[in-house]
Order: sequence, then C-alpha cells, then structure tokens
Amino acid sequence: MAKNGDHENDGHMHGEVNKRRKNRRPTMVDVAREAGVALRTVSRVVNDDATVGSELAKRVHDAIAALDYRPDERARHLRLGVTGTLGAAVRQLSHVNPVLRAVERAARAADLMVLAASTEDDERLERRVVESMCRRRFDGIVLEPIGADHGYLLPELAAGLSLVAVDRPVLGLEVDCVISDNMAGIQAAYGHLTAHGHRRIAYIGDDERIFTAQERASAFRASVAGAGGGLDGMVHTGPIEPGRIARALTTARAGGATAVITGNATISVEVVRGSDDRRMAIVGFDDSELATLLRPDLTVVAQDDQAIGATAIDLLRSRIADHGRPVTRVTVPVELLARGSGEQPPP
Amino acid sequence: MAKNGDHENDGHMHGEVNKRRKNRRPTMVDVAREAGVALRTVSRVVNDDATVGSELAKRVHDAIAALDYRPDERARHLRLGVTGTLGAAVRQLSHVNPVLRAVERAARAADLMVLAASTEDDERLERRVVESMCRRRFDGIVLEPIGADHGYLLPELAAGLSLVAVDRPVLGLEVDCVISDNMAGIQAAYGHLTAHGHRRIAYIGDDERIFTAQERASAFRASVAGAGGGLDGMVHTGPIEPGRIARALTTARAGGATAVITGNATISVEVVRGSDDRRMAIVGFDDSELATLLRPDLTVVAQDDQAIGATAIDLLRSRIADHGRPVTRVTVPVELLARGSGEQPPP
DNA sequence: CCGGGGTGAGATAACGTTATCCCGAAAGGT
DNA sequence: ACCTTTCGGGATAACGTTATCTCACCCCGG
Repeated sequence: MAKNGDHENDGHMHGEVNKRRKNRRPTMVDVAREAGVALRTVSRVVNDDATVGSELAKRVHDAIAALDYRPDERARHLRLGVTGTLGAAVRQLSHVNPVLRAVERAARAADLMVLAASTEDDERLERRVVESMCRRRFDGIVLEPIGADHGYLLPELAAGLSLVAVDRPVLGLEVDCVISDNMAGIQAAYGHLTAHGHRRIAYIGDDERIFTAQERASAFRASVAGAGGGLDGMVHTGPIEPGRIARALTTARAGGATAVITGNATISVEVVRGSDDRRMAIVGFDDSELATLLRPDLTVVAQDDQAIGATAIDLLRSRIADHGRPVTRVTVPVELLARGSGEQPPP
Repeated sequence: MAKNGDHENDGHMHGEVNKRRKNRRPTMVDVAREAGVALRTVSRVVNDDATVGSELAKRVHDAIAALDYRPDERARHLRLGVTGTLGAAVRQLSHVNPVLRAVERAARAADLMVLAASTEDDERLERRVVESMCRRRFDGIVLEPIGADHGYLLPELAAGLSLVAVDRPVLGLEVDCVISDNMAGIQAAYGHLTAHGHRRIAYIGDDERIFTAQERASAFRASVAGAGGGLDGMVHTGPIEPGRIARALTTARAGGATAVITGNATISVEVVRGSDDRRMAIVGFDDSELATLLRPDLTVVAQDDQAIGATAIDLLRSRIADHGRPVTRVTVPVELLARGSGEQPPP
C-alpha cells in the first residue's frame, strides 16, 4: 500500500514530496524534482526515448512510481497537435448497432481511441455533439447523419475536420461515406420472392425523409416497374407507428399481396406482430436477434456491418493522412439470408 | 476544393486573414490581430464577460466569424483544470443498454458531455479504456465493472478520480455504486409464480462468476429454501450457450418444473426458443423489445433504467464536488410486469 | 596534446487558453 | 481644479506537455 505516501493523504504536512500545491496531481516537474533530473529527461523517459542512460531512467521510473504520476493527455495533445481520438456520433448508443462495434474494433487495431455519443435522431443534438468533438480537436469523426441541413459542417470541414458518414450520406456536402447497397438488397428481396411464386408483393418502409428509407422505397418501385407490375396499395412509407403498419398490412392484403418486404428491423417486428395468424411471406431489411426467434425464422437482407465499420475507419484514416484526397463514396454489398419466412409460397 | 492558397471564404477578403501560418486553425491570437484588440479581450468576449464594451465585442465577433474561429477545448481544459466531460465504460456500446441512455440524458441536463467506449467484457480492455479516460482527465467515469481485480483503480482514485459503478459493484474497493435490487426481483418473480399455483420452479441463469448472476442465483436459492422446496435439478447457471440452456430446460421439466425464472434477457430468448410447444410459465429478468413480441407476452422483472442512470450521474456529480464524501451504495427497486407468460397456471 | 565527432542531458520556447495584475481614462465628490 | 473611485482593456504569467537548441563530456585518431 502506501510506501512513501504517509504524508500523502492526511493533510498539510510540508515534506519534499508534498511541496506540490494542495491535492494537485503530480506533474512532470514534480517527477523531475523527485528524481533530481531535468524536466526534459522525464519526458524522454515517459516517451521511451533511447537517448537516456539506464541509471537516470531508473531514477525517473522510481520517481514516477513513488508519486503515481500519470501524464496529462490534454497537455500532450495540445502540444502534439493531434489527439489520437476519433469521435463517433451515432443515433442511439444504447441501441443495437453492429457497425459501431466494427468501428471500435478497427480503430483499436489502428491504435486510435473511439469515444462515442448519441445524437438521439435530433438534428440540434447532432450539431451540439459534433461541434463539441470539433472543439475537442478529435482527429476525425464517424457520423450517422440526421436530417437535411448540415451546413454547420462546412466551416469545420474547411478548418480541417476529417469526417466520414456512415449509413447515410451528408446531403449537399462533399464528404466520404460508406453505405449499404440498398438497391441491390431490395432487388434481391424482390427477386427472391418472385422466384418463390409471388406476384403481388408489398413494401412497408420508414419515413421517406430518411435517406435510406427513400432509397429502399425507390428501389422497390423500380423493381416492380421492371417486372411490369402495379404499385397501387403496395408501397407504404411513413413514420414507424404500430397503427400505420397494421393498416398498411391490411391494405396490402386487400390488394392481393401475398408477400411483404420491410424497410428495416423495427418494421419487421411490427409486421410480424401484426400478421399473427394469416401467413404471408416476409423478407426483412436488416438482420437482428429477432430474426431467428420467430417461426419460421425471418429471411432478411443483411448488411455487412463488419465491412462498413472497417471501411469507415479506413476512409477516415486516409482522410486524416491526406486532407486533400478526393471524396470517396463506398457502397458495401448486402447479403440475402434465407431462413424460412421468405420461402413460403403464396397460398 | 479550395486549398490553403485560396481564400477560404469568398465573402471576406481581408488580407490579414490569410496571414496565419499554413493550414493552422485560427487561434485567439489571430482573432485578436484581426479585430485589433488584445488577446485577453477576445477571451472575454468568447466567455461572455460583461466587462467588454459593445463596440469592441462586435469587432471581435466579426473577426471570429470571418476567421471561422473555434476555441480549442484542449487548451481550455488544461488551463481550467476540469474538462466538463464524463466517461462511460460499458460492456458493449452497440448492445441495447437503456441505462447508458439515461446516463447520457442526465449528464446532458447537467451540461456535461458523456463520451462512451466499450470494454467488450474484457478486463484488459476495461483497464485500457479507464486509464485512457484518466489520462484525458475526464471529470468522472461511469463504469460497468468486469471481473474481480480492479487494483489498477487504486492509484487513480487516490489521485482524485471520481468513479461510479453501475449494475455491479467494484469488488474490494470502496466505490460508489448503483445496483438493481436483484434479490427483491427474484423474490417477486418467485412469489408471482407460486401465487399462480406453481410449486416446482426452475431458475436458469448466467455464469455465477458474474456478480449479478451470482446475486440472482443466490436469491433464487433463498426463495426456494424459504418456501421449503427442494433445489435438485432446479438451478442452472453457467455461460450462455444455446445447448446448455436447452439441456437445463429438459432437466427442469424432467424434475417436474412447471415454471421458469430466467437470469437475464438473453437467456429469456433462449428459453423461449427452446420451449416452443410445451407451455411453461416464464418470468424473465430484464425487460426487452422481445417481451411484447412473443405470445403470450413475456412477464418480466424490469429494472428502472431511468432511475439507475440518473442516480449514477447524481452520485458522480456529488463525488466530483466533494471527493471526500463517504461512499454510497444505492439499490434501485425493480418492478414485475405481468404480461401473460408468468400467469399461466401449471397444467 | 589537441581537435572532431558523437552523445547524454539541461535550458528554454512553444502549444492555445484563462487568471492575475496593472494602467489609463472617464466620472464623481469636495 | 484636484483627488479618488470605477471600469474597460492590455501585458504577462500560468496550465503540463514536447521540440529545438545548446552544451558539457568522452572517446579517438592525428
């Protein structure tokens, strides 16, 4: 326990060690004094500089241990200019988000620390979070953008912010981004259902003001048009409310639909919940824990979260390395996982 | 795009503007030069100091706008001594974690920024993350502790770290913590099932090396003992593997169990998955999205995530304000939500 | 015996803020 | 008219690091 620390906690005794001002954490100066060396030498030891003799190094290490010295990264970062930190501004930290996991992994592999915060799908909060990260001079930011107006990013980008958008692009701004191949996913789902005999297929999706929702809905319309089918009563988009989705399901059935494609995992849940007895074929967008809990298991279009996260970090690092590099947009392939619900034939 | 040679904003063409060193973000000195005032005055304006005249203030604001100046929090924090930042080290950022959400909310209300990172249930990673946050001099840390050995925290705490443990205590160390009333939850579940006629009740839980798992399992054993029942074949704990849980279920049935209490949400899923046809009454620990998706809906013991998160931030703030305050351990009540699965009578 | 590389270590100046002092001028009292 | 008070605003010193420069020293060959 406390070896030399007998004065340490109990008050106002003025020993050599205790000369530092009240309760202040020890600094390099304190270590230098304790070890009887120059400030710069302590810095050298801390940074594993080879040009310091072994005897002095030992003295310094002892002093560090005796004082429980911990370097202050704020000062370090200030002096260095970089922080070795990436920010992640995501919709909800506390929601399931496999991409964020992949982002953390990839960043860790590159010896970067990821610090994350929620934007709660609130444009103002997004701005608050991102600007806060900028003021903290994070080296880069991974952002799941919300809403349409990202003008506030312009001066930050001009000032040198490195940014990569994930899942959705930053509309109107030239920013690197990584997005799933929504169109291919919808096409695969549609093709899968037609291959199993379905001719009338409905789509129930999220609010089309959301980029991915819009993209998926458009892809669906294009698929139907390409097959020469009709769209009446088959496309339902809007905010996620159980009532809306139940009504959409009813309308689709009345219109003769025998299968449904959903726009995201939450909607899949509602659709399953709303189609208790009467069996329709279902292909959901986004894989989730729920998919293998249902009977039959849910056939889904799964995004490659691992690839998305790793690519995001790649883009961010190369952007940090060369801020003038041309903007890149990466589309990551999706995969259809057939599990049962999408293979049911029409009645 | 515009490189450093061009004027960055087409609007304001002050020759002064471009004088700043290559690509460097503008600093207070640059703003002061641009506005023709002293450095200190810029600081005053930025911090809304009332003692600055309105004319000078305007000049400064204009200069800030012209240069797109953003204060550097690293320097600010270094000078101020505090960072206005809390760290959250949780098991998995990308898992559902309502407590983290409540933590973010409560912190935001107190004008503190929460930056979160995953520990991935890895003791070494936890240490890495926490120490990193300490070196960044975060004002406080919310921690979901892993494993048994938290000795590395000792010097940090002595040096002034403010810490609060959530969901589990930090074993062997005097640290504030907020924990659900696991015992009361198990008792409530047990009482609920007996009230509905069950006499043989099984418990399937997580690995007892995990604190909460141990606490819940013990509470279950105590409940059974209190009711004068036998434990043979009724208590199954261990790592979460589908196979183990299916076997546990079989054993329990063979032992005459007509109802199951689960140790957490993941196990609830596996139990539901494994008890397809034959109906047993189920009470799950932890509420989740799944609970209302099943038929019948899952009766659960729900933790008060909101209260846990808010309490954690309260404790942390008061610890920051008075580092010598006695250690507090808060137990937050749980609530049994009857939804159907726990009200089925024995066959 | 002396000059020329290395080489280990110290003094000092940044990095971008805020806090402490201090001063000049305007205002008010006698 | 002069002295005191207020008050806006500027110089300058921290905060805790790292980078640059310098220097003292030692080991050799000439």
